[in-house]
Amino acid sequence: MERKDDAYKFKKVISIGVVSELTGLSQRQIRYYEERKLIFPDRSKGTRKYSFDDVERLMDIADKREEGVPTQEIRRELTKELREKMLKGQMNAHFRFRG
Amino acid sequence: MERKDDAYKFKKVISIGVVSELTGLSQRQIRYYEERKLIFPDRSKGTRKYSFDDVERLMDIADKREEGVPTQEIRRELTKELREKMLKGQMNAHFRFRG
DNA sequence: CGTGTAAGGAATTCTGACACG
DNA sequence: CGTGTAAGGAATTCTGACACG
Repeated sequence: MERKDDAYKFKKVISIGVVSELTGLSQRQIRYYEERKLIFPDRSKGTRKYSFDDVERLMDIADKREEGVPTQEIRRELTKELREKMLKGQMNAHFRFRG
Repeated sequence: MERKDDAYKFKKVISIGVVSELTGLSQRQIRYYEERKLIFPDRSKGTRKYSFDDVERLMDIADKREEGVPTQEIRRELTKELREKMLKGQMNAHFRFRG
């Protein structure tokens, strides 16, 4: 039952240094996007932990920023996208925790 | 054929501390199994980075060790399993071409 | 053989602030 | 607003070794 934990995508296990390498963003930027509520890492002790889903999200954010879209606008867009995904029933993965 | 890089499973991004939490193994054990060639993390600078696949492999190793299987024997078993997986992969490819 | 631990150092991450704008 | 940087501290990781066995 819990052997099928293919939810690697949503497990928060990546440190900010690796996320920075993966996304090409500076740690400063990554922390700032958190401050602006664009992304929500977990905390283990003091250090932030991100998922692959977070990494993808940050890449989307990076694209939008390059287009000059301000963070607040990006936040709205991401919220909207999330809403659409939920309607399409693709949010299952987010909450799919067998046990 | 689209090289869908949803290969989160094989990306080496997890630090030893997180692997330790995920597997229940001590960092000492994890490093030792590397020394015994049971697992092969990447290195970014000095620090080890593991994949989710590595984490699963370590859980298998932990099970075997609890059964009293020595590391050298586990290494043989894992090598055998890998060989079988490769064969299975080739068969899949074979059938895909025909059907 | 497999694993714990103390030791000292190196690399990582954190926060709050100053800067530019 | 968004991002760079220097600063000092805290948490993480690394290696080689001693211990038990």
